[in-house]
Amino acid sequence: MNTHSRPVTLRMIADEVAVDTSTVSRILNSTDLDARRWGSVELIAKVRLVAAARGYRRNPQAASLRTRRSGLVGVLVPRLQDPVLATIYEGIEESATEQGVSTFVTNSMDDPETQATRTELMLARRVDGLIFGDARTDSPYLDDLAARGVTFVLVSRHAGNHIAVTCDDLLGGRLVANSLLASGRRKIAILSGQPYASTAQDRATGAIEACREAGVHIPERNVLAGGFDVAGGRKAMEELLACGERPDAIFATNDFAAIGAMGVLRDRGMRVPDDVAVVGYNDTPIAAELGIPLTTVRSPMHEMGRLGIDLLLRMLRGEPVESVRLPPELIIRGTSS
Amino acid sequence: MNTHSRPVTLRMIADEVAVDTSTVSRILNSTDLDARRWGSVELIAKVRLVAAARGYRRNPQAASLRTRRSGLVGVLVPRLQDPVLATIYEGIEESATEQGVSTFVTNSMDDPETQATRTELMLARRVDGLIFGDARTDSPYLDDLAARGVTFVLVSRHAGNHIAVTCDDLLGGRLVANSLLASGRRKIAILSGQPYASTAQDRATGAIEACREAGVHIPERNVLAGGFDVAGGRKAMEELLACGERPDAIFATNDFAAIGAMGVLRDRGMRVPDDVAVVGYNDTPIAAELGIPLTTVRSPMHEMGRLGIDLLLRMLRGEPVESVRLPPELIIRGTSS
DNA sequence: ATGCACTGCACAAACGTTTGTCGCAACCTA
DNA sequence: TAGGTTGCGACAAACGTTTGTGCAGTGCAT
Repeated sequence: MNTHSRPVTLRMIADEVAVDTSTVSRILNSTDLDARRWGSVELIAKVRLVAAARGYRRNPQAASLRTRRSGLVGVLVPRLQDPVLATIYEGIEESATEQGVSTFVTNSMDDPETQATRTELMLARRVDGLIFGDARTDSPYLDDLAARGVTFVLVSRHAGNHIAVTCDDLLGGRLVANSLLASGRRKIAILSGQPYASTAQDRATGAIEACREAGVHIPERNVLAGGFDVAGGRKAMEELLACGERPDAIFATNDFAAIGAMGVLRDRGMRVPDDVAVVGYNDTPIAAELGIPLTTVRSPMHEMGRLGIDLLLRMLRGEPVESVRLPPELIIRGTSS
Repeated sequence: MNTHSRPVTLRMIADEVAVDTSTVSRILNSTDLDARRWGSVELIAKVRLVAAARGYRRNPQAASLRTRRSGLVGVLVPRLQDPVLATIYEGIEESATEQGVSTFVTNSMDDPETQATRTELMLARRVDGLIFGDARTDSPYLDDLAARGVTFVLVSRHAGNHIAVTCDDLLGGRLVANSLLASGRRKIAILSGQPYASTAQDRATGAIEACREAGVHIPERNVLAGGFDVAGGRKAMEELLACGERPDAIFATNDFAAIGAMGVLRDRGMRVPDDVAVVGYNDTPIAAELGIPLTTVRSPMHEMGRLGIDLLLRMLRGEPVESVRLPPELIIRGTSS
């Protein structure tokens, strides 16, 4: 009950049981059965008892100094404020704590320089490995990192042939296009997000391919780059309309971009879905609750996070791993009926 | 360029400069001027040079083993998926990295038991202090923690008289109520969120007080508890309508609850804002982009995060600190015109 | 000439773990 | 009975820092 008593150490409990700290360490670090190699049954019981009674918690920094493993992993995301990445991170953090490792997360703002400095900061913290949710297809940074022997996995986006956990965005795009085509839409425009993000590009590419296979051509000028947020969708949509285009369907590769686009459509008096259908991506919780519920593609964000950290930990254990691609699911709602 | 060379240590650079590690440590840990106490000008320059050339990064776990300070702070939030908390955390993390400390964040799901176990996990990681974004007014847990000598600050919500950084939610509630009253609304209902969250309660209380001062009574049955998300707002709204109430204004103490409520209103054919005005809270980025732009109260989330960690670090340095209450700002938009 | 304060560094002891190695019984096998 | 194995545990050396103390040499005043 002492307000500022120093933490209990191995030494204290070793003294109390009258054995060496090494013995206590071994006993506390192995399972009941395995511990029999290191002490008699009574000793094991007594050590465990005293440790629990004194409230022993091993000092992680002392341990990692010795073991050269920190039990820490760094996570980089473009922006945690983005609910998509926040959800992925929740999955990462959840599985990480279950497995006894801790995670640092930080924003890179999708800026290559920030990404590099933040990564170095993580490495300076002696993380065992990294998870990138902000991989760029246009940067060799990850290749350099791999060459340096740093262990990492990618989530959400893929790049190069680094280990990655992604949603099958190519398929997601195809699902959207096929659905729009089936409902008679022909003049499809795509708000495709950042050009360096594989998510955006794959979704757009999938849609374009599906259209082409159905004999529908999507002209270049109808594929707009923009951000993955409301403002980005708004901007891209304005740009599109400014060119004089009058599409009958909008595929935004992100729910928030879709919301931004719908804001512009409302301002211009264009009705959804009568004049123009709108489809998003990710099935964010609000998608279903909008004035007109949003048609979207559900991607397994939470699971991607869990799988990401699981893969990383397996790599750190030296096990062989392979990239994972999870299936998307089209959810048809009011904006494309 | 060695793929797996071991990190550079003090020892290595000490050997190269032919001085003791202690000297190197002192030089590297002080500013140029201050370092003069520990070595000649030439030595300081040489040490700095070699350290930079070899890419020396101090080992944080070795340092904290010695100093008994980890440079780590733990952050607990109800749910990171909630953009409000995500934004607050961004503020925390931003200022923390600027000041050279690292943060762990984890979800408590607003569950007292999870909150306690996660806190213990953080303490086992030897964090120097904690930030709680999930304080409950109905739990003595934080008092116990304070009694144990743990350093922490609260953000977003306050509880007891622990140091906290909050928005003036009482005032925020009053602003909303006065605005609704000014536009002629009289039958005001409040979706007040979790009863144990000071944010929800203060916002509701502020509104109720302002109404009473204006001679308008809000009956108990028009104040509904619910979650801070879309589903919670939807549920509370359905509950309200099920009681036969027909309010002409809804004050949801959270933007997402407001969106959920508007979903229900739409289903019932009630028009916003003609039949019923809707006001949210927090001014989330989507608020401005909804089918009908949402009237809301802007709360300084990012700044609350920054101030929270700043206060904590000051406390850890032994400086005296006081709670901070930041002003809200009413943003009137389409849902209450 | 003696004392004293600086300057500029070295020495060494921690901090709390983990882990390779060794010792010493008792027990089995031949 | 000799030699080998097994069970139970101690010893000690790290891991990379930080920090209290010591100690020469120099300059200055006494």
